Amino acid sequence: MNSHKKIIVGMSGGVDSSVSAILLKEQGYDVTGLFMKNWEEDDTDNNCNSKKDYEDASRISKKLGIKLMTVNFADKYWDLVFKRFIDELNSGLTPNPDIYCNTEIKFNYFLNYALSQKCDKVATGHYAKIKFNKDIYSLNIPKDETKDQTYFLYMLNQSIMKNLIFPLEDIQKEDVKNIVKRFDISIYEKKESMGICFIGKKNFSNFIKKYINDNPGDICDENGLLLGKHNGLFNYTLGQRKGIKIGGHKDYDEKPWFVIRKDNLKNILVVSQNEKKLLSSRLINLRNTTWISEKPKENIQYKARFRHRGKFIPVKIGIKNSGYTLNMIELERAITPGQSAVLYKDNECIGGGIIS
RNA sequence: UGGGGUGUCGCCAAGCGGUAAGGCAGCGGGUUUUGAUCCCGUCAUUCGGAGGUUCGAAUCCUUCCACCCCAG
Repeated sequence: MNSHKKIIVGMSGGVDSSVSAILLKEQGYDVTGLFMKNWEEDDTDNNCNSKKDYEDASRISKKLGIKLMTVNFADKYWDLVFKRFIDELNSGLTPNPDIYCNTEIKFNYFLNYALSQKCDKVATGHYAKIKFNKDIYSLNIPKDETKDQTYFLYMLNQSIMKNLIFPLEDIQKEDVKNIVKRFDISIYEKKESMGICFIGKKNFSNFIKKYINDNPGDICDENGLLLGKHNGLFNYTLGQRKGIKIGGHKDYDEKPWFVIRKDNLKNILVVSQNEKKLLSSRLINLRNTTWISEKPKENIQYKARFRHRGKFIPVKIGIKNSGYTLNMIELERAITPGQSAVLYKDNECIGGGIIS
């Protein structure tokens, strides 16, 4: 019954998109895979990630008996995602490149390319649930809340969602594993997830060194006492503990140090052993806000997340002519400029913006 | 130069004659489509060097070395 419907599924070579393809196939759709390459590997890289991913996607597609197409958006990725990532790092922010990738590439160029191949719908392996009610599409937390990826999808809108399917919306992680077993799609190193796509498992600092010059400065405590040296504020994010390389000090507690502030003007990394200093309820200004169906209203309590799978914090929206603000009703740890704040009403993700 | 003090893992730091705590950092792994957070594991056959006393020393003695402080 679905056989006349053509669906293109974005295949990454990973478990989730593979299972998505399987499910669609089992539901009788005419399924075609589409592999996207968005990063040209450096010649010096010994582990060629995207090549391996393609091999996985290719092998799995064969096993499923579906066609696999390929697109290359590496140039667009470089301009719209990577450059911006570097720029924001240089200005002291903590960008989330995966958000840009979704906004600029996956749900823009990639989606449109897929649609141009004359398909009815485009599917991805995201864990999120699309509901359609009274002519409105809504984005919701999926059945498996532990895998919820709505945080990365807040930039979706009606015209995008009308073309989308998330086959994993009602699937438990366990079921995915069972399906993988049943189909015997041995996925190398079971790469369920990875870091930033272009960095992969590589060390962040070593990777970024190729694109940003070191800019050494001091590491100080809240009182300005010198504790160490850093190689550039771009290596750090608020709340970070690892990589500060401060050991024990006389007259200080035997506790770890956390980044509590980045002083971009003086190029100073401010650290503290008092983690409570990271808790904040400050008024948050949002930029680049997008809303999935309708704009949020003032004086209604929403829930907000400030990091992927972060705690839901009750907030109220403020609307100014310059944009939206969030009034925190509870404290949250390490709210970081450059990251996204994503808003929810019950289980529905209504949109969000970037913290400035 | 005289007097005093200190030297234990990369950093802090227990130990005070009975066979090297702990924390931080680091490293490895788990969790995670953002560098994080969090969780788990690992990390000094050796106590500044050389001798000596002792069944046995990081712990006592001698001496050398280094650093610190006070005198000058």
